[in-house]
Amino acid sequence: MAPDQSVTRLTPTSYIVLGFLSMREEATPYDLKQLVAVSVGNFWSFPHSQLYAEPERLAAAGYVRERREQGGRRRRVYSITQAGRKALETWREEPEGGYELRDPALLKVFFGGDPAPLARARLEHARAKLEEYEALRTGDTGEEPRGIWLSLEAGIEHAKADIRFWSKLAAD
Amino acid sequence: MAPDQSVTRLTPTSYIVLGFLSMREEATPYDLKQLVAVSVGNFWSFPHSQLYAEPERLAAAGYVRERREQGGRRRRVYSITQAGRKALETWREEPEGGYELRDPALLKVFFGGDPAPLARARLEHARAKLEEYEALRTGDTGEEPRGIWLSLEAGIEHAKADIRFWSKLAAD
DNA sequence: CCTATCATGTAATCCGTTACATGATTAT
DNA sequence: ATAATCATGTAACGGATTACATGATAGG
Repeated sequence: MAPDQSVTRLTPTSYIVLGFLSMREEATPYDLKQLVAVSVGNFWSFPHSQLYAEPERLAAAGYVRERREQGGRRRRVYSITQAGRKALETWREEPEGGYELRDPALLKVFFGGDPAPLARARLEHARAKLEEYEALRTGDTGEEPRGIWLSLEAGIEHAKADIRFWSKLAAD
Repeated sequence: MAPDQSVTRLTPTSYIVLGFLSMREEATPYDLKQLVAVSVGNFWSFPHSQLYAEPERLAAAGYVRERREQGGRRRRVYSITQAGRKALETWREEPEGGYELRDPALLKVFFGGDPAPLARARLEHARAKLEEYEALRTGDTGEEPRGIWLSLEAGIEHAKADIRFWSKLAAD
């Protein structure tokens, strides 16, 4: 029987799962968690429980295939289907407008929070992130897909913007 | 009877409502919608229906007070309570770590989307936003609260970073 | 051998999104 | 008058978050 693709709207989370599955043969939810943590998780995060629920929904809709490990923990292992690849490609080429900067500290400043202390906490994070990103960048051997490194560049640009902004506020 | 503050965890949306209510005597959900649209909505958005549901929950928890307009449409009108102000202040002074950059176009690039066309669509938006922000900035007479203008500066810095990044990709 | 941390997963709750609906006002 | 847009709101559903739980592994 044909899988029911009408039940499930695809969300960004869906495409993150499909995206990673398109890059490898198979993956368990835990594998996905690891992948997300060191990559897109840096600018688009969600709890790991989603990585158990989401592939299940995608499987119900026919975008991924599920199998069980034999023996041991019998973990669920997912792989992308042809329909999944198709959905991913369609989404990928569709242009997008805006973006959002979800920064709780900025919200606090907006509503009257004292800038200097907020800025100091914020800067610490931002500087650490920037260092982390620049360390990652040195690992670019040109082997991995281009998009991964491009988005790293975006992260670096924004981290710098962030540091510029919060530095001004930290100065009192 | 004492309001039940245990039922309701406060989310960023809650604080946005509390924040605006703290700046004026009263507001209807529609007023809030207008306020959000021209300010925080630029970096932290959500559908207007939340601005009907959220004050209700806050009222149940005692953070805001609800009254009904007499005559006409009998709209709901909200105002912040002392407990609400307290909650807002506590939140405001608590430092925050990171932030998120929720950019669907960047996700697409990460997962192999063709950069150039995505960049072109994206740049259009980013440039328009930057202009809008800079126009807004000229309206700073020093009357409104400081935080509003500070966060506008943040928006400008990030918009510029964004333009730098996507310009590189648009160049092919 | 004990304890801490990693690995792996499930369940319940609820916020946020989507969709719908209707009155008022303005433009043509 | 009619269409279009703004103003104002409600209902349902589902994805996301929170919380909990247990088995493996490594360090001391």
